[in-house]
Amino acid sequence: MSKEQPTPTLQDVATAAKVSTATVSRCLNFPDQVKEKTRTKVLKAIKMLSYSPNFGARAMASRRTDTIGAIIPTMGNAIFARGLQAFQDELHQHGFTMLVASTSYREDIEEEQIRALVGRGADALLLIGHARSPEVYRFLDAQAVPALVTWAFDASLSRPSIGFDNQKAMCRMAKKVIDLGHRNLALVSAETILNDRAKARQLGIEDALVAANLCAKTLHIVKTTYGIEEGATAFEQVMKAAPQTTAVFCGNDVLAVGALRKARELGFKVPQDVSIIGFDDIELAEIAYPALTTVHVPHREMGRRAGEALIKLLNKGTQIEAVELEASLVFRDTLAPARN
Amino acid sequence: MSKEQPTPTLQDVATAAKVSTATVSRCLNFPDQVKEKTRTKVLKAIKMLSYSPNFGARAMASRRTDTIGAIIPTMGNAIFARGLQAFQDELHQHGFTMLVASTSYREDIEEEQIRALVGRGADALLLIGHARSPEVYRFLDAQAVPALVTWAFDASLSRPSIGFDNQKAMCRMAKKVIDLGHRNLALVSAETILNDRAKARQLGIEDALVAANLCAKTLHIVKTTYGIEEGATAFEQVMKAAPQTTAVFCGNDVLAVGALRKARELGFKVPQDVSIIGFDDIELAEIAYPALTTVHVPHREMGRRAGEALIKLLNKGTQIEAVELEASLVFRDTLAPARN
DNA sequence: TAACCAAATGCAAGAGCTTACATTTCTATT
DNA sequence: AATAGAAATGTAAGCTCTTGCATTTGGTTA
Repeated sequence: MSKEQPTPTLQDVATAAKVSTATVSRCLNFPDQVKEKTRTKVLKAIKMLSYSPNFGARAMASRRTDTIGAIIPTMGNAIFARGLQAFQDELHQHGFTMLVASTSYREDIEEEQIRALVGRGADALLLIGHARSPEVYRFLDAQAVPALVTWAFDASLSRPSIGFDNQKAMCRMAKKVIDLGHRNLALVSAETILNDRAKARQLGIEDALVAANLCAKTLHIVKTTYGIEEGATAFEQVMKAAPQTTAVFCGNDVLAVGALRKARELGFKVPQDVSIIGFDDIELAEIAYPALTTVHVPHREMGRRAGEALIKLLNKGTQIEAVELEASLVFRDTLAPARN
Repeated sequence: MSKEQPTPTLQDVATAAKVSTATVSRCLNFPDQVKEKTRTKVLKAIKMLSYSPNFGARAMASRRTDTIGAIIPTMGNAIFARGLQAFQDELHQHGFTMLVASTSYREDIEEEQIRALVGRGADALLLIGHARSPEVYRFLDAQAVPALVTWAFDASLSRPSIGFDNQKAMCRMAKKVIDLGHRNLALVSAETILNDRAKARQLGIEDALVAANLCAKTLHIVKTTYGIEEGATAFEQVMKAAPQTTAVFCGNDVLAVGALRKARELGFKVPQDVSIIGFDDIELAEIAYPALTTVHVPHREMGRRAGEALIKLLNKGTQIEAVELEASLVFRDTLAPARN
């Protein structure tokens, strides 16, 4: 409850500049439709009054907001933050504003945030991953708000996505690992129920196992939440429950770095005793010691392309074209042949 | 230009439920003013139509938005992202929504974003650092939008801030360094013109120098932009231009980690040959090898307190009370006595 | 049963902007 | 100097809600 003295309005500016509200509006939105002299006059009035257009009113009158919403699991994870920064840069260049919301990986919060952003007039939405209830998609359709899924790619779905195939990428990595003689694999993963990326990564390893005529069941899985500490704890659990493990995959680099630390603390030599494999390729991976072998996620590219696609859709109606990007394998120092 | 089939409005819901728009509105905002039976009817209509209230219209009619804007330099820096997450959590708990914008450390963009958020109806703003043109503050006053500065603390300013004293903190660290016998100090810093935190950190070192009867001019300064690579390059420049340097301060941990890597590459032993000191204490600092000595910034605490203060201000009119938090020194493995 | 009161609902006036259309002011042409 | 046509500006309706006030409903009480 602030705002005692009333905020200046378009009308106030018009009065001060002795023109009509229409002229002021045009001055703001289509400057070259207005004569130089008038414009100067109006701008002076605007400055004098510290006027700022009311977004709500503008949105209502013009029926568009030039705003795109982005909903990510958490800003705490650098990889999302970075991707968003790229997305935002792209939007900003084209005069769009980004609205961010985070869900803490909770489905109910995601739904709430989707509604909030749509209600706020987001012209379109950027979403992470495909997994969400059909009702949400129905809502989006009813509101005619286009949504673009990123961070995942699945050609079989009708919703367009710009991302990479988590399963395929992880499978490629797992094949390499198996080629190096590893037979006892483990995975430290996030909960897979609401996280299709995590699920896909798990399936990727299992695919590789099967392709090598091994049993997918042999993959020892420990579920945990996000965090270095959590990764460390999970690693300890893995080695306690399945001591014969020679390669530990982690759902992301943060978990992997935690695992790495714990490995050292427990006296395991990495990679001689155990190999540790991350996913994401954030700075941490490069800085960790030994430097982490991981899967590189093209987060900037995804952010940029997603921005581009959405802008084209909104400005020109160009349908979004699904794009599959490549997630490359980055071999550093935490992967070595299995000890015999 | 999407939205062909029109979005359902309050009026549509009212019609479908055979009540007036007022009743629907009350159903949404003051459910207990409306009879159970009516409410059920209305809610059903809402669900059926996938109705979602139009934020702009609501804001305009009710003259409040329950929205707080936050403007940070970049989401690419984990420290801001984390602080923001804490801020957002606090807001969310009290039914407020956070709007984020980033400036890429550019003053013009910051001003634009401030206007954008205010225009969007932000009831209040969270800003990083004090340094900005008086005109911006005038604008904020004219719009009667309260702004809270964080990430910095300066009791001498009339604007309230919740943060820590960058200068004092860095000075304490620099004193320790000087106590360890270092006499040739260097600083790898961000541009200080628009970044009062960076400036304050520099001044802190100079204060320590002066306090030790050394000349502040001896501090060798290299300016650079944010990034690991940038830190690496800057470190090389420092050692080329001032080879006698035994302690390199870095404006933040990311630069420090870059410097650390380059030091290793150039054959310097850290900390035996050179000490390297960071600032922020993000995960990277702990994971780096050797683990980074740095200044711990209480980012979560700042975020949470800032949220709390702003909510109190908006809900109850309680004036914001400036709070000085402590930034503690974290001694890890990159600081050692100067070699003689 | 009439009269009263609280609770529930409806009516309609804005809130600040954009934009189609109408009007006025220039500029260029004859 | 008269006038067509373009450029600049003005008028006013409409975008979707909230809310003060008016009206209706329904239960109590005398």
